[in-house]
Amino acid sequence: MLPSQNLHRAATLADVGREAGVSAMAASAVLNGARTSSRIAPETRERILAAAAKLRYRPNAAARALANRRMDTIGVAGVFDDGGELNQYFLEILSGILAAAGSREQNTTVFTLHDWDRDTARLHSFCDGRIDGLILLAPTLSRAQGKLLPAHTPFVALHANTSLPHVVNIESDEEHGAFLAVRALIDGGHRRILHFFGTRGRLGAERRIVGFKRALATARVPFDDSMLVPAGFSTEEGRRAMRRWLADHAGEPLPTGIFCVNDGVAFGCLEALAELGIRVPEDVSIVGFDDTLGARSSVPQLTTIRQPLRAMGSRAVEVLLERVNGSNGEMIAEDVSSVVFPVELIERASTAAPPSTDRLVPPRKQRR
Amino acid sequence: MLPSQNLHRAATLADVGREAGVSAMAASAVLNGARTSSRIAPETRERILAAAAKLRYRPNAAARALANRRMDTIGVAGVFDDGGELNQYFLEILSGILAAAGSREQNTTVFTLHDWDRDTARLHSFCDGRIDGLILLAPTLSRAQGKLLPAHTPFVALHANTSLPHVVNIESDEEHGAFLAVRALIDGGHRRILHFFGTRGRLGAERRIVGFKRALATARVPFDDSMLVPAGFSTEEGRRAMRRWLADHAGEPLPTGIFCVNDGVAFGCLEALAELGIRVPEDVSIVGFDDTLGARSSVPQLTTIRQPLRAMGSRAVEVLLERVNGSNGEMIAEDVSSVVFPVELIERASTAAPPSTDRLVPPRKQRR
DNA sequence: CTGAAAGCGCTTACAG
DNA sequence: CTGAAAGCGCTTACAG
Repeated sequence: MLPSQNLHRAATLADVGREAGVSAMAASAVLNGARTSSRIAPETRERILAAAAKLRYRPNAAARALANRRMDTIGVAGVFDDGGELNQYFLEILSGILAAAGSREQNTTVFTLHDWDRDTARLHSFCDGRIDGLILLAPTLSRAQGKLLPAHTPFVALHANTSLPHVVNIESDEEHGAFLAVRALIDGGHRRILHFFGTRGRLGAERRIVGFKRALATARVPFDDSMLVPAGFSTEEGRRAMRRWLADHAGEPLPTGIFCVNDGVAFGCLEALAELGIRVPEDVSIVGFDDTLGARSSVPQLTTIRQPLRAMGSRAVEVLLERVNGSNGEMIAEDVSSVVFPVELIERASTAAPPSTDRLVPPRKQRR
Repeated sequence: MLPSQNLHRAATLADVGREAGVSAMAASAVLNGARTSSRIAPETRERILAAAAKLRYRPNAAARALANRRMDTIGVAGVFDDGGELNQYFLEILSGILAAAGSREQNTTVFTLHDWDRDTARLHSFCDGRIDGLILLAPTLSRAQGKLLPAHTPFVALHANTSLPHVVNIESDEEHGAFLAVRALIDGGHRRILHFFGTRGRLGAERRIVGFKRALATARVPFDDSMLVPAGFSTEEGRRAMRRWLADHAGEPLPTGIFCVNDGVAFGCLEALAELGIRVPEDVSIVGFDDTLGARSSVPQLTTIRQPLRAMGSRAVEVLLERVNGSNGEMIAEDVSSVVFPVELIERASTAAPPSTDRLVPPRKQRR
């Protein structure tokens, strides 16, 4: 049995000063001050350092934050626990945020929301001096709710669903991404193409639908509503949507290509197709969107549209810190511009030329 | 153009008190105090609440932390950015941590390490009053390094590689998990079984090797070293290990079953097998370990050993908070016991009975 | 080069 | 029921 880790209180600057025979202020200058440390005589400095080491001095971040009016911590708020693949998206952005924050010696605290609409109150409670600024991850707040955001906290949004007053939004060119995905299918010889789309009303879902239609129109491939299949954003929803479509179209020709609203839905499609023994890409080509980690480890590896999620996360930190540092009284416009990142087509093994003859939907489930 | 969000300083309790015509202390009792709030007259209370709303008062967490000697924040330190699948493992535990911390009104801040050995100094710098306690995620610190951990911060470890002084370790019964995995293969009729093992010297890897051997011994299946194939912990390493094994054994019989050290390695095996047209589970059965999210979305879905990662994360928070709350001077033993969670076999589509006739390793890559 | 003072915004005893 | 005082541990002017 050793004494409790917390039996004695932690050493303070005053303790260190006493031990070294100097004031707490001198200890502060040596141990925590950046520019003022030169003003301490070298031998005093040594004594202070030795005393700090002996007492295992650790600065108290709360006290420092209070004196500096600065926590050196940014917050990230998002719907983290949405079952499955949103996690992937979240994780990649989060790792970009963590990297950028870390390299600028900022900490990151993560706030989990269950629902943007219901948790606005909690959102307020995060902005209470423990963070210097907050990154909103894919918020679906209305503009009215945006106006109610706490006034003294700088915000940056990533993939915001609506433009929020005073909040810079960081996004990617999703419509162009959808266009690239569908054009790649068309260039590969595909004509019978489906789009498994996301949750209606969500900006990302709508933009991909627009890009899908534009690619068809540009190539003069006729569009009709039956090419639009409702899915959602999760693997589970993708799987169900594909199964349903197959059940509804037994005996009819398969599409030769499917553009999915995101990688998660694409994975669900892969599974549902595999259940019926339909081969990808020999029978059907599949394209996803996001280039999450899983896209490289699915079988077959997924052709997808890469959004630079990590870079977007890093950028969010940079923009936020600019605002935190520069917010000493200058004006911030209500309608700030967004930052739009480019997207890129990543061709992997889930796409190929369409089959030379029509493939029909198998009548019913075969054994696996 | 509207004024900057930070033009005016945020309202303090003194401001609220002034506005309501009472002291800051009264405002504190109403707005932040839990037990003392009854001591304020109802009408005073109303006035204070109204003033706080008008001024959009938000408590300053740093000041409160300083006064309370408590941040209401726990830290999580781990190697986050290890390329790929460790992220999955990390993410699931993290979501358990976030959920448990959130329900107890504790915040979570995430610290990323690149390497446990080199970043011990950074580890110290985290323990500086911004967190009340720290969860170490899969630390590979030596016991000597463990002794150097900051003395005034309570710690809990998850899957620690060695037992750290004063640190409760939360782990799962990995050896038994390995035993279950291999016994399931044996019970299914498999005899020619390989184990793709993890990084040598890592406790988790060693325990799985022990479980593998014990299952063979129990069933009187002879063991020899050629059944042990070095892989690692990542999908990339699993893919390379499988490819290498196949290249080295062209024309020889395939194993009928492979037990992989984790899901990531199993995914790599699936890919490398698919490249040669070897079917899972018809030709080879594959078992993973962890039951990460991807195990349900791989093709085929992966049979694996489930570790209750989320529950383990939640438990880590509970144990840590007990120590944070109870650390007012009682003793904590140097050698604390570990918490061991049970594991469970999850049978999915990557395992089946062995083929009736030997399958040989195809001589060379076929076209996909 | 070094120290005494005041203050960051909150809370906890202690008086009234 | 309410307020004046002291303190949490640090930092930033200001004197010497």
